[in-house]
Amino acid sequence: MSLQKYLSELVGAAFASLGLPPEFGEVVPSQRPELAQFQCNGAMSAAKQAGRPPREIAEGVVAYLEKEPAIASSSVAGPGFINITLTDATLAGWAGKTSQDPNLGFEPPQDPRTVIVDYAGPNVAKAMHVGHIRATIIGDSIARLFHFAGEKVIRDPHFGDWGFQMGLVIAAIEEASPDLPYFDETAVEFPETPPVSLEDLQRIYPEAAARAREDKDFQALARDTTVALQQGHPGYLALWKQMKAVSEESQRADFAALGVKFDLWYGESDVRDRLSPLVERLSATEFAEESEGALIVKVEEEGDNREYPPLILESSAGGYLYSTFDLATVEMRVRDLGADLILYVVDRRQADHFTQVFRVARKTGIAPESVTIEHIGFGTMNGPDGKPFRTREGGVVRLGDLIAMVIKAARDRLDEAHLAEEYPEDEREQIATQVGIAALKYGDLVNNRSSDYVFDLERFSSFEGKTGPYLQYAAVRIKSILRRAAEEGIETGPVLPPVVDAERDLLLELTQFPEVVARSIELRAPNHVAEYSHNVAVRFNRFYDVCHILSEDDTGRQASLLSLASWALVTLERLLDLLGIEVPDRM
RNA sequence: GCCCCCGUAGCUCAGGGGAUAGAGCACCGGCCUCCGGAGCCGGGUGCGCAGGUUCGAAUCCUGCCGGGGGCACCA
Repeated sequence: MSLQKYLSELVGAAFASLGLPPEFGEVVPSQRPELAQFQCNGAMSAAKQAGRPPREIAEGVVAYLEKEPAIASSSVAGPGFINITLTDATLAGWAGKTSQDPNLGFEPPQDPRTVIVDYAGPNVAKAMHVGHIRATIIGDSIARLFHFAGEKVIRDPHFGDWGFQMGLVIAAIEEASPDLPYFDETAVEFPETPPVSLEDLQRIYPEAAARAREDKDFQALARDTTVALQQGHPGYLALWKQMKAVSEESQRADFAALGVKFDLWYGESDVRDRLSPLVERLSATEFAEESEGALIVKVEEEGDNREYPPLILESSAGGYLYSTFDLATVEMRVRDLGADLILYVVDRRQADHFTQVFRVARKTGIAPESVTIEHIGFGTMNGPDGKPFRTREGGVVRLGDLIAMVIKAARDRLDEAHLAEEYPEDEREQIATQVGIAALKYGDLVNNRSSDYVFDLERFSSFEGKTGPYLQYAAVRIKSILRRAAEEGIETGPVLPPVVDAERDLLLELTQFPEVVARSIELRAPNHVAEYSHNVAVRFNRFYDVCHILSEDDTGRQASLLSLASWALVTLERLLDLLGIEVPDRM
């Protein structure tokens, strides 16, 4: 149990003693730390229902709380705020208990769900670029949060590998090099090495996409090529596999650099065998109809205040588009994976698409009512001008290049500041990598995910202030103390009642862990964990400044301070882990 | 045109009904007899505008202004 929950139950009992619902007893950390440690605002909410003045109710609650030995003082302030301060002995007791709990006070759910987190969404034929940072980092953090919370998490990158973009690229290659065996209808064997490199694909894809917008004939050709691929054209399929392998190689490298792992390695193409049966099944229902040569499902519902375009099951060319892939994927996740909750961590601009898919999945029974499906949208990444980010040359920054840049910046920082000079070279590289990645991830996760976002390389490679490296540094200092304490034979011991403010403040901060994690999960918002981890680090750094552990004469107090530091480290490392950030042993 | 999101300090951003709205950057000043200075301490006339709901609104509702985005065969 968390301290806040314990207190809420206590104050809830006080409300109950006045004949009021205990829910009014909810306790939160005080907004006025100079007045109290905790506060309860329930008396004001209860006043109307009880038909009594809020202060009178609050007085009654306080009178009850006065008898509680855990509470040092409670009082009524303003219109009816109940301010509560605990005894130092109570705080010490909670510190001892919570610091030993592997979940740090967080209570896992009784019935774990199967949660699919669909994130990153790399496309075949394109290397990942800055636009994929958010999808990858936020999705990874959300997956970590649910995993920590005790849910069964399945992470799936959901490659974009079976749609029109494949037909575009294949058609462009066929036009440029029609003599390649892939395009020979009679060929049965194909080269083992791909005819194009990733760089070629990077060039071909945008060119072909731009051309298809202008050139209707080429567009039609690309559509027919897509259909042929989807229907199993052997040459196209062979070429497709090779292109997929080429781009996955760079995507694997990017994911590895970011420390992001997946449980599945699926894409749209992994549900290709389900597409025809699914469309066939749906076309026999009342939901599907033909419109402008395509097979569609209307998605409008009563109460809509706007029009929605229909979901296209099958294009007029006879091919499948991403809505159909997504429907088939929902079906696969529900039937084969037993999903209870599916989270799509995808750019907010695709909100309408997910509304379409979710509505159709619901009404056709693909997603039964017992399954929750949510689009976790995030804001668009813009350049400093407020427009979608581009390099000076007008291109996009590749994710791999950005990662290299932040690691280089971290390395430069080490060199310039003459830090870690005595460490072996490979460890210095390792530290630069961990610090650079931490700066990148924290710089993203600390923002509210639904806000738009200015891409600023300087922020991503900043190592001072409210940054990932600041948090790492705090953790590393604790590790250093623990290491030295161990060398000197100093051991942790029971947490004693705090003596100075810096100590008490750190302790109180650490007790907030369960509520912060719960809020982050509930809102699918890692920025709450990011904010809180900064608060913890700030509290620790103040504590560090005031409470000198290794030179403490009183051995009992020394052991207690060391326990507090150790608890702070465990908490910080857990928080950073939830953000996907590693802590070096030294830096 | 319709719909969605955003507008908070010089800048980048937190804040999902509570008291006196917070961080970081930048700027100014202080802290190395002591566990790592990527640190600590001090310095702050800001919620786009106007109404409404509420005991209480940055937060919920309405309108307006400004910015971004979406509106069937791309993902």
